[in-house]
Amino acid sequence: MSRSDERYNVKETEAKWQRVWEDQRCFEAREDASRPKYYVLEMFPYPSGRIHMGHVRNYTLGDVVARYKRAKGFNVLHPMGWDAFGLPAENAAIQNNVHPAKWTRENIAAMREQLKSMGLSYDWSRELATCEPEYYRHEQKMFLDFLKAGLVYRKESWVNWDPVENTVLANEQVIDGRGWRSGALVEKRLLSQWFLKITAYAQDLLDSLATLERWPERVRLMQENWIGRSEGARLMFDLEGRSDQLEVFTTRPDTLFGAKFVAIAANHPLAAEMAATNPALAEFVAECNRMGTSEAAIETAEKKGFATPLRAVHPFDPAWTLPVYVANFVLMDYGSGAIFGCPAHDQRDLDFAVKYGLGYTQVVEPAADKEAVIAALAKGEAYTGDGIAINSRFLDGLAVDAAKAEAIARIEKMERGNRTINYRLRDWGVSRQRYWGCPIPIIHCEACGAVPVPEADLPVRLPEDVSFDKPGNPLAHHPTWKDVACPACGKPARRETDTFDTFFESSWYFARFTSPGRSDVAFDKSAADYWMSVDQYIGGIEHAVLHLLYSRFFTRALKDCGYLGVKEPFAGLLTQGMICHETFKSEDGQWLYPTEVAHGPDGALVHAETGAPVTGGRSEKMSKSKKNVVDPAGIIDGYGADTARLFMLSDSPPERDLDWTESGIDGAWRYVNRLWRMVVAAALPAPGSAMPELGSDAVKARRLVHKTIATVGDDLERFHFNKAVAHIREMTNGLGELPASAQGAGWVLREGLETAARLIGPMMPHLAEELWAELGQSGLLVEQGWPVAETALLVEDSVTVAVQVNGKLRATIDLPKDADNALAEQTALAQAAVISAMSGKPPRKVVVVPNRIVNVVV
RNA sequence: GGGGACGUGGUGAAAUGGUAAACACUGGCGACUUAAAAUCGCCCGGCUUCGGCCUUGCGGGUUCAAGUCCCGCCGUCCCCA
Repeated sequence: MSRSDERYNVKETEAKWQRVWEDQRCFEAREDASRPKYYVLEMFPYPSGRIHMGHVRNYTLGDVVARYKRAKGFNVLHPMGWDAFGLPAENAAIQNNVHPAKWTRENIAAMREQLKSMGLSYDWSRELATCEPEYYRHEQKMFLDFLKAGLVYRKESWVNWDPVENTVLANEQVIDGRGWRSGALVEKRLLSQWFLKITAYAQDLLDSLATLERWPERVRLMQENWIGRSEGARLMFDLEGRSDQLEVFTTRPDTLFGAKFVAIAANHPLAAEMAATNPALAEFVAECNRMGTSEAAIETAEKKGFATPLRAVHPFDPAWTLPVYVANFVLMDYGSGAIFGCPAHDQRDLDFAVKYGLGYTQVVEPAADKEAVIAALAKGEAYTGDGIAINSRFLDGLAVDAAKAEAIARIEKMERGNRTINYRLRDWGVSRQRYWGCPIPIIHCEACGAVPVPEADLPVRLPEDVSFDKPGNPLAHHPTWKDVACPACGKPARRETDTFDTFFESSWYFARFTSPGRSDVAFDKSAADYWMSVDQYIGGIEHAVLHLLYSRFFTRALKDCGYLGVKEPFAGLLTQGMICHETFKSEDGQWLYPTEVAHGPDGALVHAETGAPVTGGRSEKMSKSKKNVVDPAGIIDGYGADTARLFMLSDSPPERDLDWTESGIDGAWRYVNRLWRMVVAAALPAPGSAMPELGSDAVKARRLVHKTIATVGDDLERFHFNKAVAHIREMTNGLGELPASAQGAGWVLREGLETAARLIGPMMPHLAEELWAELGQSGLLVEQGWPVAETALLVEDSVTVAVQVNGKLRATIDLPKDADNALAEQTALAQAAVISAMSGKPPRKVVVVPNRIVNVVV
């Protein structure tokens, strides 16, 4: 049997090279000031127990970058760990009676093996899991440092409370006002919670977005919107018959003379005060509290108000008073929780004014279409555009911007308020009434209040002897854990039973990776200063706002507390698209797994077992609920990691959604085998032999090889992985066409195949390593540098130039490279097709773009 | 309602303002085979009187030249509300 009849043994080969890389510790990183560093990081996974296709894509992308940069001579850090705290572990505990710690650790072990089967170039010696005290003890210390730095405070805050589960729900766990699991009507409750002062960095987080040049524009825009800076004024309204004042925030002080009412939030202190003696108002407030806490829920709800007996005095006219409403669309958390309504120039205010018969006065007039605005107002459409102030006394005649400035100047002069900047961004509430998270290192003492746990007593360990048979937080009903002496006065006190939001752990893990072995400190400052920032971060777009914004905030806070020297955690960001798959439904409308579907004799979709007809639906994001999932384990088992990796890279650019198709994975598999066969079947000269005289076919093939080196390098630099694959395939197609009889063919084929092995190295590392060995090379391919193109071979001596007549292609001509324009023009005009297209008319103008195109204008 | 992205063959896609559809997938035809699989070769945007003509969601514009830039629509998706 000749070697070309053998089959590529994926399983054996992939396992072999994974073992070699591990034995030789190829990917362990250490600081080395003599080489440029490159830190590539993929978003670490939640240990659900099995990897899914999204992971495969994410980690393949990261691995290509890591291996490519390694070959380019960078000192690469490429670590992996586990985002190991979170609710699913508690759900598993409740459903399957397994302890969250055990469940999590077993899942990690299973997923680690799956990741290892992908052949990823991780430095596994740096692996971490955030649920281990060795990790979370450091964030307890960070919290205490933040507390000292004035970045932490405690305040009463509204939460969604599930009265059946005795627990707090996130907004997305509230569905139509009910708990997602219990179905109970969700209540709003005030709980005392810990907050991190992210708003202290709002302006810097906003301004620095401009420096993140290697972030996708849309992510920067999303963060900008999220921070939501608005310029305006805070102003004080006197209240008729009362001594206190009402603070109002507005972005439109220029429309003050169009004010028709003042509205306050349902949970404004003034509303609470009045509700105490007014049952109808109390009922209205309660109704508002039953709505979701999200802004979207509030915005889509019908605008409702409750007229109070109060009247607010217009700041510019003591004789002018306005009714005060409690309104469901005013948010206590935004601005001061009170607004004035100018119906003519704000749609929401107009809707409200129409509903309650408050009228409107136009105070801004556009330069054109005056009548149109008046007509629109009559139809209930507010005018929010630019214009000139009218009906506004001393502001009359001023443009909107000038009127704003003048109004603020007057307010400041009267000491009734001032210019101010408001952010939509709120402080980060980090308290969670959950068990499987990092304990908040605080002790509550009746005498001393909230006392930080002394640093010597860290970590505050999560007790493992907990039970999940009662609803609510197991920490809160643990018999002894929370009983502790107050560190300040020594009297009996109790521990904080809340744990941190799990975004806490993921806000600094990237820094921990720089020196994960340290137990005394979170990370070594010099190591962090060497490796940080992450040069390339890769993950899903779903983290565009929260995780990335919290990490940016955390890094700033850590910097200010002396932990490290940079303020931006991620210098480059790549957000990958989702993995989609066709959906299938049976006749009775049930979703079917792709493995349950087959093609019938006539090609129609049928159920694999019953043969019943199946309907194919559009391709959608892979999800368990629609069953359109493909398990990576099965793919890797059947086709190997390299095939799966190649497919992930070849068809679509990384930021776009990727359609998983069975035929696509087959195509990748065929290419893997084709490359392998090309190498084992080739009759080649010995490695390193001198280049013989080459015939023209061999020279052409060799040019292709070197051009491919150049373009693939360029493609990888720009993360155009699909193009890199296409260019490599083009090269191997070209090598396949080189006749064996061509002069010097064997030598060029060897150079080409060696190049192919090296270029596919980052994408299909096992196959590359195998081909490299098969080609008789000693040493590992992973230790080879990136190939360098011979520049002399990149320049062609002749070029094909297109000839257009009036912009339409009429001919192509071959010209020497960099031929002068006169020759190009002359040759172009002599073409028969060009002459006939000109139909006897003289050229009016001839545009010559050297080496590209000649355009004859007649 | 505001902001943004995108729209190219049957499909995934490619194209510094300069020869639209590279590279693949699917499909078709053929070779090898007793046969199938695998593999290899050829074809594959539309129309055509075989000269060509048309074609990048629709309509305008800028330019010698527009898939690419500008304006206006339509559609899809995302973010914010």
